[in-house]
Amino acid sequence: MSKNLKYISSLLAVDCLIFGFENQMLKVLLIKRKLEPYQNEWSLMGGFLKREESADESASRVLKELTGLDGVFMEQIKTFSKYDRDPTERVISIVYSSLIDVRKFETLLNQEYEARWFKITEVPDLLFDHAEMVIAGRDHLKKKAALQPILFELLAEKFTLPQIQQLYEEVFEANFDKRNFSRKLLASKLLKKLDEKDKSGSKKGAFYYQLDKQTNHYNFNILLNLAYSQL
Amino acid sequence: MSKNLKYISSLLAVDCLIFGFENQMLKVLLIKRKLEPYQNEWSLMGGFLKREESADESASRVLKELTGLDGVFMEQIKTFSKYDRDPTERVISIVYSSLIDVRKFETLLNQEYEARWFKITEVPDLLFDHAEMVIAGRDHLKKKAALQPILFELLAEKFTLPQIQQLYEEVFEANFDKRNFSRKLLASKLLKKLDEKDKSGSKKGAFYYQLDKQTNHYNFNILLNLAYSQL
DNA sequence: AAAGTAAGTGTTAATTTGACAATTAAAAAA
DNA sequence: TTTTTTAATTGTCAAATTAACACTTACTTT
Repeated sequence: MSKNLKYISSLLAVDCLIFGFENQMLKVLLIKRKLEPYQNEWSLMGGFLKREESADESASRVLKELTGLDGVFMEQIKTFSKYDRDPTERVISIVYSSLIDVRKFETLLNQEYEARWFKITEVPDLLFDHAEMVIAGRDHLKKKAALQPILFELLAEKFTLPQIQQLYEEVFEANFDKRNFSRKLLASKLLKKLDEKDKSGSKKGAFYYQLDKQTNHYNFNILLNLAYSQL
Repeated sequence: MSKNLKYISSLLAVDCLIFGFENQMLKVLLIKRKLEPYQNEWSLMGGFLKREESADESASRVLKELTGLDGVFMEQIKTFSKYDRDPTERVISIVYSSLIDVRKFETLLNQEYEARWFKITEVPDLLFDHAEMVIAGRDHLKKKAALQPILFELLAEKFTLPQIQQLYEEVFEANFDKRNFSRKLLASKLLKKLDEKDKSGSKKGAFYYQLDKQTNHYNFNILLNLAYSQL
């Protein structure tokens, strides 16, 4: 294929780092390989690029294949290219990170795969260099979340202040004072308070909020400082 | 090579976005292609991965080939993979960004290439998707520089406050008040004032500073706020 | 000696921060 | 009905940080 034998060609793969937030915990979705070689090893969900497919398209396809989800937030993180990362043959992998609302697909999980959510701190040994991918993705998430209000992608349409704070604490591996946290978050004008309450977490119940799509001119740097010391 | 014809293999390339700061302006180093096809088109400096080479290694090699420089700050930015991005054959390109001190290699430029510095705002039409690469790299530089004191890589060992301010203004496309800027920057404890002055820019002369390698416990988020509104 | 030029420097009012604990709403238990 | 329990909600204040603003200084050139 290549005209020049000095240079090599390679298979192109994508691997998807799928983040979710469930039971107050940041989790990643992993699959167990059913075929040899490397049967029963846990890994990120991945796949090869098809002819005429870009990596973005391929990653979306792979994500949909596993979760049934479309139009999910997804971003390219990093490309892994060590020549022997896959001992079988040369494959480079372009890693994507996606943030999904776990409730949206719980029952849609493709039954061809054995998939499971793992707490981010309890990821098992993974295939090839996939452990590095998890680290890179997590690191990227921190930085992204410090600069942009992206973590809402992990929550349901409606969420409570305690929930979103818990999520930030998980992502940044830090604890925040709830008075200061809510003050800053609400100052962003990003959230709209609803009348309804979530009673599942406490007797008093916590008011639901949702993203206020009206306000585009928000101030998000307020969260940034809060998060900075954890970057 | 691939066992499965549904999937394709591809040549692997790296392209290097080389930033420099010269005459108070942020610039990128581009090369003019000497061979057909696409003769005389400007592009990023690039090359193909060799057997057993990772993209990181390849990018370092390519950078050295052009500039003679070793051990330069370099970071993977993004991978470009549209199937027809190179009409000749399928090639994906892993783009790297490097920050160099232009003074370090002015005379070392490899004569095989016709290379030229372009002001970042005056980049000519580029080969393939290289214009997108420049945009991605610039955006990445902004975000990186807002979180870390990385722009010093673009300056000489010794630099003046007006110089570093000019650099920040170029990168963030903004103007900063010099009193506030220097106060914040110096509060980071990152700089050491030298006795010597740079007389080239003014009659009075401006004191040189250099990075103080003693202090590791700096406070850099001070610059972050300053830059935030430009991200 | 005077003029010109860019570097360097300080103050203040307004805002934001971080540290801190009492009150409230609702359900469950007594 | 009353009391208890649990988690959500809310406010204050001193300290730190910010943004806005203009004059003085050092040196060169005329």
